Order: sequence, then C-alpha cells, then structure tokens
Amino acid sequence: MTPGLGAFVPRDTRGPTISDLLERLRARQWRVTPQRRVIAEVLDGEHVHLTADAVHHQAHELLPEISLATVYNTLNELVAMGELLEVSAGPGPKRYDPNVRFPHHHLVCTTCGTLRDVASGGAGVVEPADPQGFVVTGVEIVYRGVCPRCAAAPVA
Amino acid sequence: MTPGLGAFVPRDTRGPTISDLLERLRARQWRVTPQRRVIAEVLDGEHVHLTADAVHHQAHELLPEISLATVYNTLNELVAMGELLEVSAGPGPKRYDPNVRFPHHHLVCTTCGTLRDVASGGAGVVEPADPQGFVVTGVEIVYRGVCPRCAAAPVA
DNA sequence: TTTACTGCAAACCGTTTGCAGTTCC
DNA sequence: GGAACTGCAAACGGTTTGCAGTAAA
Repeated sequence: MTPGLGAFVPRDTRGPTISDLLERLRARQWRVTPQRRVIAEVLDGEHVHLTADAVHHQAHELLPEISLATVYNTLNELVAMGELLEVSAGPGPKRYDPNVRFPHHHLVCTTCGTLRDVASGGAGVVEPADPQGFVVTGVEIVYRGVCPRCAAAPVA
Repeated sequence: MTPGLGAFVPRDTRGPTISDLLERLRARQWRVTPQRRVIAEVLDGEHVHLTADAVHHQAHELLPEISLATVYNTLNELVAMGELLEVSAGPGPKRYDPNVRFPHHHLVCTTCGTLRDVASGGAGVVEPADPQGFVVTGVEIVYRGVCPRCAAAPVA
C-alpha cells in the first residue's frame, strides 16, 4: 500500500498512451471493435475525468452510432481489468480515471463537479490512527474546493 | 485508546447526545415530530454509518408508520443544517455520519460496505502538492480494507 | 464460422417530488 | 388556525440487463 510516497515523480501524469492501452487489451484477448477503440481514445485524451455520459458524448462525435449501453459495458470491463479507475466523489454520476499507472489523489470542484488528478503532498505517511481491526488495503484522498474556472465565473 | 496522537483526543467519538441534537434543532425552529425524533435517535445510537434505507428500517421498529420519503427528507434537512454528514464512499447508496463535531476520516469495508469513523494518523496537514489553481476548502480521506467481520466470515 | 460484442428498450435502484391530508406550535 | 410536516405514489437520473442482430477473429 502507498509505496514510497516520497518517490512519486510524475514523469508522465497522462499515463499510458492509446496504443499502449489497446495493445495490452489485445493481449488480454479483447476484441477490438470501433466502439472500444473510440472509448479508449476518448479516455486517453482527457486528464480531467469524465462521466459515462460525457464519454458517450465525445465518443458519439467520433462514431455517431455508439450507444450509451456499450459505453457503460466497456467502462465496466476496463474497470474490472484494472485499466480504469472508478471514482465517485460526492453526489452525481461516477467518473472514470484512466491514470492507473501512478498513485495519485483527486481534486474535486464543489461547484461544477470537475475531477482532476493531483499528486499527494510530501506530508508523510497517511495511515489511520486506529484501524479497528480492518486490514487496510488502500487510501483515497479527495480535496474539495473551487476550480479556477468556477472561481472566475460570474455568479450568474 | 491509541494515546498520544497529536492534538486529536476523541473524548467523545459518539458526538453530541440525542437531547443535545434535538435541543439544537428546536432552537432552529425545527418542528419536532415523532418521526424526526426517532430518526435522531437512530442516528445517534449508531457509530457505524447507516444508509437511508437502514435508518428507515431501524426507525420503523420504533415507529411503524414512518415512511421512507420522510426519512430522506429529514436526512437531507439535517445535512443542509450541518448536523449530519453525507458520505458516499464507493458504489452503493449514500451513508450518513452524525459525527460532525470532530474532524475525522473513514474506514470502508470493500466487502460489505460498512463505514466507520477513524481518527487521522499523526501526520497533521495533508495538502495537495499542486492545487492547480483550486481554492482547496476540505480534505476527505477514505481508507479501504476488509472489516474484522468480513475477514473472519466463511467465504460462502 | 464462431463467438463475442452491439444497440435497443425495458428494468432497475436509490432518491426526489407533487399533492392531499394531518399535526405540531 | 395556520403553516409545516407526513405518507403515498409517481417520477426521476444514472446504471444495468435481456435479447435479437451484427461483426471481429
């Protein structure tokens, strides 16, 4: 768990490239369909994490006949494979994080819901004081705040 | 009880008592109905945080005619008043945390979904390395793991 | 050719809401 | 007495699923 937080050097915060991803998927006997390729492209292109609906919207622009159900199915498969992280921070729909390579945390805008990656601070070990018998296998940190865009936006 | 962890001394991890809570609510012009009192009692009695449905179940035992809609309405009001914290850690329904007095974090069982409070470790400040222009207003830490009960349970 | 994947639409679950009736202050 | 609350049931948004057709390997 959380190996060497001091060692975190975000050389490539975008994670693997599309071709990397597709190659790994092919290696796992995944059938590469136009729909799946397009979804992989959409995910790869974003560093703010999208909702399933947003993925569908963007995928639709590249492949108009893609269905929302296929987007959900594909996202779930990627999550099950460990190639995608499901993040549900606060209310609203889940968001999907393609950066599974480097351990990191998240920054959420309380106004618009935008979700971004953030490297954790150097501030030492993050461990529960009293695990109460739990076998702890992971830690997630969510920073809440207001993103620059919302901070600048007129209050409407 | 884990002594000497910095300034955090959980003298009363259960938070305010029922009467405390009801008194504060009355002070806010809240109409105290049987339904609301029962919901407050159920929340207060628990230190593992319940889903709305679980609150309804327990409240139903004390007041059989209480409706799920009222439970939801009441929980939302309490959240809006700041007397209750809404926590959605991972999939499944939201859970409600009556401990708004002491800052703390959460321990989630990845098997059964149980959600418990946990004091944060000694490392005081947790801050993002690069806030990317966000005005950060809060931090939430979720430790994932397996609770003692699930760890002990036969794999069925 | 075979089997996995797709799209559609209906089902699903947790949650919210409109409204008529009730009850607390 | 009157405004606030309740219960019901219907609606809702996000997500999953059954099934017949289609296409990747």
